[in-house]
Amino acid sequence: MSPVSMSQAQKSEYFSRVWSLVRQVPVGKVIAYGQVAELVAPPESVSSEAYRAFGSRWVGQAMRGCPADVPWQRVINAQGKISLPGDAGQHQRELLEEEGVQFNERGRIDFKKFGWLAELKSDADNTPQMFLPGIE
DNA sequence: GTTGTGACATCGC
DNA sequence: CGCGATGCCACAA
Repeated sequence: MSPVSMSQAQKSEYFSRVWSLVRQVPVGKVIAYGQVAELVAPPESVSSEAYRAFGSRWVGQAMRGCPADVPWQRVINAQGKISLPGDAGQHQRELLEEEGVQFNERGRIDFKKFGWLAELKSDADNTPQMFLPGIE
């Protein structure tokens, strides 16, 4: 019963969930903003339609203010490309290449080889238990 | 309080 | 494959 701005706390929790999920992306693997948005549970105040339309952008906003221990570089867009423009994008590509991620000649990353979800999907025997939204 | 923009995704051309 | 419009949320100026 605290009718004060609880949505603020919900947003904070949402950001924490995004960061927790991104932290679990292994080295050499990448994930798309939309995939992150689909895996983490949206705030209750937000309808699923609204989240479907803008969830990926909120993930980007969470990345903009993420802590230093979050591997923000492993989050890319659905096209397999770097969304961060300019110098920062160059830096992101360098970091990913250092982790073993290979880029296409068009500057794209193959999700079938470096996509984290594709890895889990391909390895069904591993019983992927960590991609549930119930992360605390 | 209004306006503009966004570390996105999808569809149409 | 590239470019533009749409979605109709959250945040900053």
